[in-house]
Amino acid sequence: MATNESPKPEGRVARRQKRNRRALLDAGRWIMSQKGIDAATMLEIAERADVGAGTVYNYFKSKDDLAIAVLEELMHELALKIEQVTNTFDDDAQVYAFGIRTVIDTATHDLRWRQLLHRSEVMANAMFVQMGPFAIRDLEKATAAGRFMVDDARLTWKMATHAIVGVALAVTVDELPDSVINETVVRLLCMTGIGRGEAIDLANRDRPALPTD
Amino acid sequence: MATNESPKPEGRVARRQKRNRRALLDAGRWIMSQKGIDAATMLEIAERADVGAGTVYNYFKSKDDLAIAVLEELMHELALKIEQVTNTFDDDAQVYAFGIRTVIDTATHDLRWRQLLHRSEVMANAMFVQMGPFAIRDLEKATAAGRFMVDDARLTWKMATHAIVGVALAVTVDELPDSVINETVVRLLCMTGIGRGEAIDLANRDRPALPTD
DNA sequence: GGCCAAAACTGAACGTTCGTCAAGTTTGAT
DNA sequence: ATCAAACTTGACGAACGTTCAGTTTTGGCC
Repeated sequence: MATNESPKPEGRVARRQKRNRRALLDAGRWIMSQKGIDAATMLEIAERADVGAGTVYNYFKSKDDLAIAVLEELMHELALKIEQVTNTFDDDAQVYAFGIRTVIDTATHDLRWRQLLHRSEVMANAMFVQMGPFAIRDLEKATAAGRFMVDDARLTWKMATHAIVGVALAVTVDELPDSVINETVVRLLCMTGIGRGEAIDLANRDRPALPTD
Repeated sequence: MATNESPKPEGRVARRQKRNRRALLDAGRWIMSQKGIDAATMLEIAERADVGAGTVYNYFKSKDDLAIAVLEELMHELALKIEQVTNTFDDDAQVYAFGIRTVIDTATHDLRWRQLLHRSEVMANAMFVQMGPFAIRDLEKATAAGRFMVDDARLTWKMATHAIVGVALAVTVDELPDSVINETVVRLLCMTGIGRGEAIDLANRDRPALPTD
């Protein structure tokens, strides 16, 4: 009685590949969060994932490629969590405000993010790509609703991601105090063409908590 | 008739050191501009500066230290050129606008800058440090004059530097079209709390040319 | 001018790391 | 049971940043 449950029960190879890829991403995230992207070595990551050194390159073209995948996954997870909270908001401007606030908070306070900020352009790009679909949609909706005045949402989001990473990095190395975070949110909101008064108001609204891990 | 012109005529060592440092900075700038900071090798730079490989480390602690020095010098030069033009302006807001416009233009159009953008955080930091004294002064003066509404000029400038580098990088890799530059200036001006209308007006004023090299 | 200690320079060598590859193993269809 | 294709492995090559023991240069002092 040959297999019949599902059309193609997915071979052992596919399962092992999934395991390996997962293990590599987890190992990469762990070690890169621990010592930074540059200081993490491929051998170390391979060992933690319990695969041979060469195997990594079956799954990722290069070390940078792995780093990008790790960061994009991190961003994607946070994006989903944010989406889960904000999809009940009725003010689109507030959705955007909550999003950027949460990202900055996470980047500065979550220990697992700190080391990753030192490769700013990779970090910002992962943020741009993974959160972009949400952020750009919010910027456009809020503009359509007359709350924001954004001509090019992609550009505005590009600028925001780099600014966020820059500030987060400065805060984690104690170049700027924690207290700048609120003002950062205000400034990013100002960037949307909303007035400063509105921006301050928006930045100071009560915020629901994120779902925990 | 011993030397008497100046108190200490400055020995040969000091002169050679100046030459070497200069040669290293020039070589570093040339090669890093050509192939990017990461792809430039210390040996290559040492050879172009006509010193032994080990000598570089008498002048710079590490490759990164050299890269930082190169970028900071580049920024400093541009800052002086900008200052030279804007010190005749009477609207402080316009001084700031001219400054950021010029930096973005240079970063995107000057071939010698393009490769350097890929180390965003180093670039942004050099910009922050070297142009900060001018930019922060302008932000504060314009705020005092009632043109801008900036609470923390250091923070605003920090955000601006990272945003500028991010956009410039995106433009050089053709992720964004050249045409976003004007809108970038507008958005950075919006960030100062000035209204969107004012920002657009400010961004579109006629600009004098920079002094050429 | 000759001498010498200190400072600077040199380039070969070191240690580390990324990425490759030939050889070995696993898989699943026949 | 057989076998080709696909995957894994870990030793290895190449490249690079940095170090250091040996050499040269410098400038104050007899």
